[in-house]
Amino acid sequence: MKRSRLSSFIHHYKIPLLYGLSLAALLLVLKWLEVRILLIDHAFEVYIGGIALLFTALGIWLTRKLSRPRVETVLVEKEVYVQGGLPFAINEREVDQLGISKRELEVLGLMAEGLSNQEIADRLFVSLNTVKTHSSRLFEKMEVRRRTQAVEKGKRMNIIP
Amino acid sequence: MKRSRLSSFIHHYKIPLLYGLSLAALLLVLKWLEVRILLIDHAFEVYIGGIALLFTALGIWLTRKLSRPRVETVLVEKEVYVQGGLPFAINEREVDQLGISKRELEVLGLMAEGLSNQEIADRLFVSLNTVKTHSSRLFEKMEVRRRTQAVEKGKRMNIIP
DNA sequence: GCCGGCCTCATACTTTCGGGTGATTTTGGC
DNA sequence: GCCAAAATCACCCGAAAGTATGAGGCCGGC
Repeated sequence: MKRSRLSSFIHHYKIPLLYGLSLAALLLVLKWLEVRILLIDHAFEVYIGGIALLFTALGIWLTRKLSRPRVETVLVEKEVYVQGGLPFAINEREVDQLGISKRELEVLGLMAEGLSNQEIADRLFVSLNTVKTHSSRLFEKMEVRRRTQAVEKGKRMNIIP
Repeated sequence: MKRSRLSSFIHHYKIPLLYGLSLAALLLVLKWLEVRILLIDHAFEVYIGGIALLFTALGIWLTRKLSRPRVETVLVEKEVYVQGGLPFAINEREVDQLGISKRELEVLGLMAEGLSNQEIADRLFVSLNTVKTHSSRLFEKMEVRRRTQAVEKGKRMNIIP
């Protein structure tokens, strides 16, 4: 029981533990080396350089070890052939799953045509600020940071032609 | 002449150079601190610890900056409605009728993926200014004034997927 | 060799975007 | 009628995009 708790503890915290142990070990080695470092006084910089390299390596190793691989979802497009050019049906499910409003969708559509915010504002008879607000919310909901990304994503999700 | 060679050199080796400079700077600081370290004798371990942390951080930073993120690919099937099944062939006629160069086309492609100029620069290993120049020329040749328009027009002309 | 096109980069400047905050008005449903 | 969501607008600020101009390096054709 205790063993399993312990091992589980070790398993969960092995990286920090390892790191701590490395530090401790290093300090021991330091203590031992202290004498000859003081003797060979000039070797100090080299020694520090060593430490630096060592820990840079450790940092690199840690990062590679810890960073979880980014999960990338690849859409395998299973093609469904259509005869008549079905005029494009928006994927309504996606739209209201993301909570995208009618106006926002409209703005996205005009964005996809390459219009600037000002032009969109003129087209919709609203102010530039309004368009900005809509696009901001849109980006937030679509989890993108630029209009180009929004357009790209929108097309892939079939919410714009 | 000399300037540009030098700056290109710097640009290509900026990471190693930065690293080297950091090391050099650190050593200077060390030299300066040496006295008080010897005085406050016991602070030595703390000091080493600091170095260790510093360079661990540096290692982490380096890794994140340099290493391509590992990706774990998840395949998701998705139905896509298509009319013709041809896999896309770029319309070369249009491209060189407009006088669009290889590099410019490359930039356009990355734009279409929603990348920012900076991201494109990183991807192509060139400077931000270069990407701006390319995109400017591209817009001129395509007779558009914004990247969104370029992408839209590019897709309609079949010069990008 | 030299010219032109392409690629590269820089500097300086203007415009457009996008984030954040706050506020008022419409509107649709209960 | 009331409430919540949507739509409208404003202001500020920083970041990104785009314009203009100049310049050096590289390569292929003449």
